[in-house]
Amino acid sequence: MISTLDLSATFDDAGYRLTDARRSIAELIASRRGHFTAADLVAEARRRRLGVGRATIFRTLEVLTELRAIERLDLPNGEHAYVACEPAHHHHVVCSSCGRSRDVDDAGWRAVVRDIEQRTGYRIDDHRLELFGRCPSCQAA
Amino acid sequence: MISTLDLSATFDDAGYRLTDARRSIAELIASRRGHFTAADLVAEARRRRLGVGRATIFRTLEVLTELRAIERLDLPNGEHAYVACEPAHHHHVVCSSCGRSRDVDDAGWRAVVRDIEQRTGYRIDDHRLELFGRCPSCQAA
DNA sequence: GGTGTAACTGAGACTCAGTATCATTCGGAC
DNA sequence: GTCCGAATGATACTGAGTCTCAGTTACACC
Repeated sequence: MISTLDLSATFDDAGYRLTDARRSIAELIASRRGHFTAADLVAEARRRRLGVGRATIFRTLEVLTELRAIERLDLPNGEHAYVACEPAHHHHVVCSSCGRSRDVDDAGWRAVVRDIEQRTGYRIDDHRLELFGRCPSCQAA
Repeated sequence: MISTLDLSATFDDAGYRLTDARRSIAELIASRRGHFTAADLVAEARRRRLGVGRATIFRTLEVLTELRAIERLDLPNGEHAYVACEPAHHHHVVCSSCGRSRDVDDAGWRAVVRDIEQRTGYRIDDHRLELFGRCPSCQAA
């Protein structure tokens, strides 16, 4: 679980200013389990009367994505969502009923990419991989 | 390469009406190599003065996606694009410089999914996998 | 070859995510 | 404290995609 402090430190470490708005947004993100959309944060910020503007939320999500403190997902319905995560390269399994997500490293997966490169002759330099399913506790319920 | 006739037949086979608008759109799609966006088709339809409305293009893309005659991609820049393809389950390698794409079957990949299921306990029932790179001819150029 | 009807259509209004602009504020180096 | 560029909120804008609705048309049935 990523904390408000981790996220705040992310700004500082990267030479970005640590502002009230950014602290508030870090807190909103840290208090989420599972993925969230920009619209979620906007609504939540308004509900809590944090006085953080819509544009600022978009800008901050952009910065955090760039710093790899969060990652952007494309949900099957076409919506864009974000998840807080560790900066190493990995993928996410997202629970389609509770929205919680888990990181998965890319062991095994790299071999598949190499195989595809060999079979197609393409040089693959980027990919998007997202997995959707039901987490253990939702299966039990 | 998918033909106008194949696409038109897709409507017929599925019990959808074969209209002028749909034939025109099928032709636009068949004449594309590589991926295309809804906006591309709208612009092309207008250029060729086909008299096909914007809403109809969106609706038709939706129907074709549902019938699996085309597939929707999320490009790395967040744009939505489509590629014509065979209806079997598979994935795409998209060339980031010319846009052309190739189908890749999911051999090898299924094993990785099973492995992830075992390690995480999630039951995976959907995924999104897109590969981006450079095709052999763009590498040569 | 009619005809009836539900599927389909284009036009245009609408929604909503995301971006751009700009005057104002503020963090933090000095 | 002072200063300055980075960051901010408000607001206007853009552009993808959806909705509505009156008019049109494919096609099953005669």
